[in-house]
Amino acid sequence: MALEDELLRQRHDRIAQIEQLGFQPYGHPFEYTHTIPQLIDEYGQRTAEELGNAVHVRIAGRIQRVRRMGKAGFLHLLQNGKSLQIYVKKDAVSETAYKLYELLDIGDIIGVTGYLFRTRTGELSVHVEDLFFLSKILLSLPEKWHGLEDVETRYRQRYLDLIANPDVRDVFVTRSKIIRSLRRQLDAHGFLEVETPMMQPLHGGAVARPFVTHHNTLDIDLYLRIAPELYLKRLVVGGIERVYEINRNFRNEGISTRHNPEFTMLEFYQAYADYKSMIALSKELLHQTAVDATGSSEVTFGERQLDFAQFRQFSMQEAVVEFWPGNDQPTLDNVRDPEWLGKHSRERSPGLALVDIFERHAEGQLFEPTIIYDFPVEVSPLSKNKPDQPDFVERFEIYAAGMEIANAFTELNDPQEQRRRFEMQLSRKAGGDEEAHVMDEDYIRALSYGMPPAGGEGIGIDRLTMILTNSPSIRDVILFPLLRPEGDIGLVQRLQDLAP
RNA sequence: GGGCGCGUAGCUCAAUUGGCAGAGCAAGUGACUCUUAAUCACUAGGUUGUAGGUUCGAUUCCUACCGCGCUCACCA
Repeated sequence: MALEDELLRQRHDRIAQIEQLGFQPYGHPFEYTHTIPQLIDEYGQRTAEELGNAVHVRIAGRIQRVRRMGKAGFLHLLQNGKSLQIYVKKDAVSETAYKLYELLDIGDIIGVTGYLFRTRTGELSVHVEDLFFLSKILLSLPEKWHGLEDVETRYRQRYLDLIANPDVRDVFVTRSKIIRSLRRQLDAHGFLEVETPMMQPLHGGAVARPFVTHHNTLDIDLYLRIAPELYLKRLVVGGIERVYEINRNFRNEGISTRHNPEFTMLEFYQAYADYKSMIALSKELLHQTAVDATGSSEVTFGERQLDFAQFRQFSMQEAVVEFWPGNDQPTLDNVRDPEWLGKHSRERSPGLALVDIFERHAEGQLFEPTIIYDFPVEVSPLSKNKPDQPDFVERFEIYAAGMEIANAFTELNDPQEQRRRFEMQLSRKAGGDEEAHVMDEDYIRALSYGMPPAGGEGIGIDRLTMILTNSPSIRDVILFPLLRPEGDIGLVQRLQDLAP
């Protein structure tokens, strides 16, 4: 018999033994006086004299480590990312409780009552007076001091990662703080949180390939949204002047350390504002979020530091000059010259060429938080033109740690111009650009009722979380990143073989 | 999709030019009533990702496939 089957059988057999002792193998509610983190907070600094064997507690957790010595033993219980030692002594518990103790496996979930004390080496511990069985482990946990290293298993079985690698929990705690901070700040600024469709008859608001699904009753294809933008702006038309949504977007593109097919985006819109208002608001939001999530505006990413209290700022043209990698550094006049642009990029138009050159040469170097503003109109079908430079729009992106983390603009609210932009996109689609924007006549209709001038912005929550948790891959900040299905696991058959 | 790399016991890792697949943890048995990587003794545990090929002999070399990672492309 394979070892794993042997282990499974041993543990499965213990279920009957646990039942014979009068316990349920998959128990019942268990009221505790403290969680383990609470208990450590409250009593972690108390001396043995202060505890005086008089503090009685009732706690629960998963058995993390076991050291048995004859008629006594020490176990560590893990709960909410913290562990606490308990001491079980034959003399100190009932015969039944001691028999239960002898049956325990690493990974079982138990409850205990007892009093707090300090061991000879000074570790805060619970001197157990009674034991309760709450849930049986059948499979083996990862090894105790290397933890779980195999990245595939870490992503597929995140629960094991969370049990074996305490730092992983902290990443997701920080992620939650980031989202909470952004919500709190936007709420304080009078923004209303809403939910708009994830399944859309037209995919708009961004340039990306969509996922397609089908609704049977209506017999129509629907797209998983690539962005909520056009719905949120319909709400601005409807008078919800400050509106935001934090939710998933879906893009049917490549997967990488910076891309997951579903990712979380904050989008917010503010009426009577423009991209300059959005720059000011972004700086404030990101600074405060970094402080709320990490305690400081300065964070370490990889080997380097970045500070969300300080943003550099360049137009896209300036950035190409500033971050040019070679010796033949261009001048600002070069970057404005269609001929020079054409020489340095194979893109069709000067605007597309500028973006291409920027992305190839400058983007990856933007490590400190940096605002890049004034984008070519060709890549910005929903942004308002610059009044003095109609080939450019009032748009900016924020880069940090070499990644784009935000995209914002003055919203285009002229329905005629929006119609022309969509038509421009349609001609690109006809030219073979699969990702070009589609015509959304219903959105044109909404704009035709009049949308107040507005600024809007999207912030990529996953990437922001990467930076604020010093995570090199987006998969480290998404609990269950998309992987290929792994196929037959074989456990169902093995459990069937064990069943009575 | 392209390129590079990885896949050995439940977990973490070894295995010399191609020559008997090993260790620690986890598990079982025994000893041990303040240990904390507990300790000590003994025991068990493997279709080396899958399928082929080369060879007297393959974890090792070759091919294809599966899965994962990095990277390029795409993209945020």
